[in-house]
Amino acid sequence: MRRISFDKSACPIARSLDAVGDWWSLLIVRDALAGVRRFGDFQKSLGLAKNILTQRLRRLVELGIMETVPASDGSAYREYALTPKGEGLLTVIVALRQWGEETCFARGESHKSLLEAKTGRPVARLQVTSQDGRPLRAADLLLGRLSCDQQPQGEASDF
Amino acid sequence: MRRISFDKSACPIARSLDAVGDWWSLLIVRDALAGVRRFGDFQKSLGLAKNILTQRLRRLVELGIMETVPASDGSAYREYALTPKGEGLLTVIVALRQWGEETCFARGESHKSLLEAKTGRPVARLQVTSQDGRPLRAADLLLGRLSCDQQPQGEASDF
DNA sequence: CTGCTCGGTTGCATAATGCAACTAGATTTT
DNA sequence: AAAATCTAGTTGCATTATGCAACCGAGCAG
Repeated sequence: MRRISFDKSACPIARSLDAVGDWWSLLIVRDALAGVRRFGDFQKSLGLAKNILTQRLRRLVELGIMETVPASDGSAYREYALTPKGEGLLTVIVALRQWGEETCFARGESHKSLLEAKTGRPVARLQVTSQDGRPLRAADLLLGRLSCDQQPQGEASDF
Repeated sequence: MRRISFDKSACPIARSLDAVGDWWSLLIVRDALAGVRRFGDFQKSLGLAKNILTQRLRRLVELGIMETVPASDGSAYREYALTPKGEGLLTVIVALRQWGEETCFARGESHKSLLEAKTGRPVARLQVTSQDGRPLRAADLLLGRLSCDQQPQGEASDF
């Protein structure tokens, strides 16, 4: 239980985690990216309690990550759809998936991969790079304000 | 509180979240990537209770994300360092940071950015692409097994 | 209009979290 | 070398989030 909230933290990572860093939110977003839209489908897919799902969906809507849309099959029920803000989490989801594929499966244990639908070829590995494409490691980074032409400032990286 | 664990789920995202999807683990990894190594420094930086920090560090060590190393300044204390597996989370951290920078700050509210230390230039935006570099959106993806030359199979994307 | 599904809400038990006080061993101070 | 202090925890207790099951009203299907 977090009593403290990071939504006012100066760190964008902390703010992100404050929004979607709980047990279920990112899995809901994952399902939503995969096309799930109905309350009952989220519940069946995730196996979480309905009251928790209600809370999470409400919060995701409050934060502008999802929105309720009137219908889609003509019925009077509502559906939950990702906003552009929510779709922006695709990168996070893919990063988590690639890390999980590489480190959370035993040898011989198989899993599905993300493929481009059109070609059937796997998606490229995400990588942190400089703007001209050189791969970067944590030690190559530092935090700073991008103000007009000055030296890289900022003490030891702080992310 | 999660009773159920995802560490046996078929979904790599769920497995990743099972490992580092709680409130504090990714923030610990963030600090570790930024060079924090001592128990007390994590505690001061994050402001979390010491018993929780103990649990989290122990878990990260169990999972092979961090390891305890004997010293570094010659003292008899232990330090916590990321393993290669833990360093692999850099992509996830950067993805979260970029999303947070773009969506979790009000207009006019400033924040630091990730810069390449050597040049002071900002890091490239992470993006999901095909292997030849075309940017992909969620709708362009599907899940499947990369078995010998067959059609893109797999029903509606499932991530 | 009757029954069933969908999308919740409510109440209660339980597990995770946070806080404060305490402690053993290492380090520093005197 | 003692005393004081710092480090890295541990323990107990209060609080809060979570999970479960039962319930319920609005849609919808027959």
